[in-house]
Amino acid sequence: MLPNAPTPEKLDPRVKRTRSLIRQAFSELLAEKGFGALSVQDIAERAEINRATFYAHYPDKFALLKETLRQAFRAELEKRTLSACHYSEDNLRALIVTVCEFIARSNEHCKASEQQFDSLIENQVRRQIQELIELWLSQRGAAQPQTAATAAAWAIYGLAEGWVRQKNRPPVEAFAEQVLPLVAGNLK
Amino acid sequence: MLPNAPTPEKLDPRVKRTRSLIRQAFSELLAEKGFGALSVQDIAERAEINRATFYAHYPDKFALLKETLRQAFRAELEKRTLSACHYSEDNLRALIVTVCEFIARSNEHCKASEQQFDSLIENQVRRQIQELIELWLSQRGAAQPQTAATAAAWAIYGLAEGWVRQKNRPPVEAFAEQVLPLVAGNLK
DNA sequence: CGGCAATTGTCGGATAAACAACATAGGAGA
DNA sequence: TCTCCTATGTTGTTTATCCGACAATTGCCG
Repeated sequence: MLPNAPTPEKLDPRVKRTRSLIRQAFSELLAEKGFGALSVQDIAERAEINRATFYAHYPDKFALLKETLRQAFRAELEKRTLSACHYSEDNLRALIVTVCEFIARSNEHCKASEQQFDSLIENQVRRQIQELIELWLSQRGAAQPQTAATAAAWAIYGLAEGWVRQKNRPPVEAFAEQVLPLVAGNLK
Repeated sequence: MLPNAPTPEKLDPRVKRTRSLIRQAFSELLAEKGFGALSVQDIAERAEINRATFYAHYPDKFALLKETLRQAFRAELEKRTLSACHYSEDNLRALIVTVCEFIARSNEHCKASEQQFDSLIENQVRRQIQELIELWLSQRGAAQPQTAATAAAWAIYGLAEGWVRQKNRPPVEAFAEQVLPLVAGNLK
């Protein structure tokens, strides 16, 4: 498992409700207007909560986007059981595929590509790739897991973004297979 | 319009949420277990609210059922724009049809026919029929609207229930047409 | 019959959410 | 430029909900 915030299973039902309403409203508005055009007011109105309540849970809309992205990406990883695994070439290949599809889907899902949005998703996703690879490496007792993980994470994200930008993309699996050695070499 | 509780349009969003959750949980449980087998505990758990909160809104599950039935029947009336109309034979016929279908649908919708449930639905529905007919009669300036309305309401409900009990029911419209004179005679 | 488990209403105290108000900042248009 | 309008964070107060507990009731099983 990824290092998890020790979520207390028994949470006040009021905060569960509020968070759920906020997330729901946020994802709706994200699809409708895009991230830049959407205000905290909008979220509060749509979720039918008080605006002050929003600030009791998130410092601003950027923090909400961060959390949303983290959770979505983590869910994607866990769906493919990547977070519990040790390092292997197969897992690395699967990770690359996951990142490619996640970025592609985020770009469809959100309205238009926006500066704020793009840099934020980059940071969050790259950070998580790095955490995962660090975990893999430290499980093997590798020396200097941080530097190797940093390089690999940046490389993977950059490659994935490049793939997404292409006009006529090759199939994800083929692309992943192609770039695999570029990343795997430094992790051996 | 029927005499309406002057619902303040701006209601605390918390109570809107809570009531909505309670109603939702209640109707689910009603369909699953029936009214008799369902406890306040069940409702609170399903709705994910505290049991004490339920009692802040309803004295017991019977009150909740009453409100639910009133609202459902009123909605049915308003859908057919019966509540805003004056008296006429057409409206009376439509009222009879409405009652028949409402009782029939309630019996399907709820699990098994139960004593508590049946007497409660009878009371609530009959009371509303009576209110509506009283309104019709008083709008025409009729003398003694209460006694005539009482008789008509009981008659309509009894006839409708009889129709529902039949093994091979005739079409509702035919039945309504048939019994119409039994009721209309006293309202002229 | 007697316990035993579950449900019921109700209470007091703790806490999240609502609400109204405020100062601030930024954008649109005269 | 100035004005108007809207969004932003933040605060203090009030209110609805949560939570744990309690005695009383009910129904069921041995």
